[in-house]
Amino acid sequence: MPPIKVKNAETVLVTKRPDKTATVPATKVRPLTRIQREKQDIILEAALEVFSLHGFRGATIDQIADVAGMSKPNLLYYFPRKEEIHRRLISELLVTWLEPLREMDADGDPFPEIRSYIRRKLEMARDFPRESRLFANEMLQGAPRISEMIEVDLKNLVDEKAKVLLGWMDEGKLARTDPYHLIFSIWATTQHYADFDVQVRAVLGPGRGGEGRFEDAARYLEQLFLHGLTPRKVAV
Amino acid sequence: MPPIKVKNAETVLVTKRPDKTATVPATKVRPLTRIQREKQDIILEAALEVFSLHGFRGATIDQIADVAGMSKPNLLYYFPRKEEIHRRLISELLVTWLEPLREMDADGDPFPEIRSYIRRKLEMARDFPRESRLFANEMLQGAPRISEMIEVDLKNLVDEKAKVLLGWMDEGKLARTDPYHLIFSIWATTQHYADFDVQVRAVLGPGRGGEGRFEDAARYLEQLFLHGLTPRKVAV
DNA sequence: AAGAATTTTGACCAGTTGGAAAAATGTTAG
DNA sequence: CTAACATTTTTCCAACTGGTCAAAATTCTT
Repeated sequence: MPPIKVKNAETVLVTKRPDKTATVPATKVRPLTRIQREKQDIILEAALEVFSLHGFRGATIDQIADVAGMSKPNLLYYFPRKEEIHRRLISELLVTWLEPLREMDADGDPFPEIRSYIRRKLEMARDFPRESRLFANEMLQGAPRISEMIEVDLKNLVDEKAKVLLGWMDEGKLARTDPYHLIFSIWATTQHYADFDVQVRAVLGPGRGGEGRFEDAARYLEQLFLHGLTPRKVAV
Repeated sequence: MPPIKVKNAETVLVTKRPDKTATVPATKVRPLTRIQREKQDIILEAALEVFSLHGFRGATIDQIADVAGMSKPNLLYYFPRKEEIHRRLISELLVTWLEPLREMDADGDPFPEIRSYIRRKLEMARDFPRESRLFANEMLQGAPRISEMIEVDLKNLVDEKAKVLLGWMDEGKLARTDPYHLIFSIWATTQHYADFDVQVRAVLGPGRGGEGRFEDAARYLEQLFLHGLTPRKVAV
């Protein structure tokens, strides 16, 4: 048997060798070097920028390499396939993305909980719009690369939180309504400010389209989810 | 002066000659032939399918031609550039897309009007999901090809309808709140069912993810926009 | 300081992409 | 029926795409 040729690039990528049988024993996985950690971060950051703007198919490795400030082959040394970068990005994203929902506490009271959930989602739309768009892009395309994640992890989490909401409804602390669509409406209204940012800015115009729009949105959404649009005090 | 060579392909496309000065006098625009009308429709339908799934950059002329059941050069005979197809699609879309908002009547009462606006938007999400996704794709990418449309046509319409909402608020018929964000929230919640369809289905699961989801959504949204989530009757 | 390992580069490749040109085929008004 | 026009097919191309590979340059370890 010839000596096994081990190029480091192959040990770096834990997820390498998509179909061929692994020639490198699993134990051989070296810890990442400093440069590897740094460069991977730079690449992921650049990829986020490009993928979130053009979607998977529309993004090119050249563009990503360009934004990352390195040559294409150099980039491919760290992530041997385009899909690898995307996969990493999405799976890291999904964890942090669902964090706010995870924090919704069954032992708390519904309105503080829901209110702070909305706030946090809105903050994420403001601070991480590219992540939101990356996710939206994937959804628009039918989530071909993450169907399993949403069918299992996401579904389980939502099922769990729907039960929490139902519990509150049973206690009479929350209007009886569909908990799933309730969650959808929070997602939709908050992520809208990241995904449709251009539209929001354009419609609000230069005057009201500044950073204040997130505060306005927070105030409005609080009112909507708490009381709806029925007038409470009658005008004098 | 040599005789002006007029290939029909050039008269068909009214929007041809992007930069060069027009060599064909405007009067020379022939009416479309039967075949031209038919084939253009087929192409636009196919393009909608492909663009809405992959975005502008991710879609290829080959794919569109394939779905349309014709060869690429044949397709290019009708729309000499990829962008041309996209432009047509988007501008036709925007008109019908905003129709429901246009119908919101200042002389009506707010709740029937808003209620039926939500219903109509939800029906569009159900019946024309590809159109919704095409639009969403364009927004995600920063609306590079339609910035003018949203900054002028869309903005004007929303400004007008925001005034209508403000009028209702002044009359005490509607809770005083931000009319722009109110409109955004209707867009977001309804279009969500088209744009994030995969997610919605996955989360609802096979049982509740069927066509009934739109009725459930309508009921939920009605409740949300009318009364919010505050419980009205206290549980016995 | 030297040898080993890692990182970067440049040249290259096969497949795809948007599109052009011209020849071949269809359609239709007179 | 036929000339003029409309449509379709065939062939082709240059630029771009994801990705490979060996060699050169750099960094790390001792």
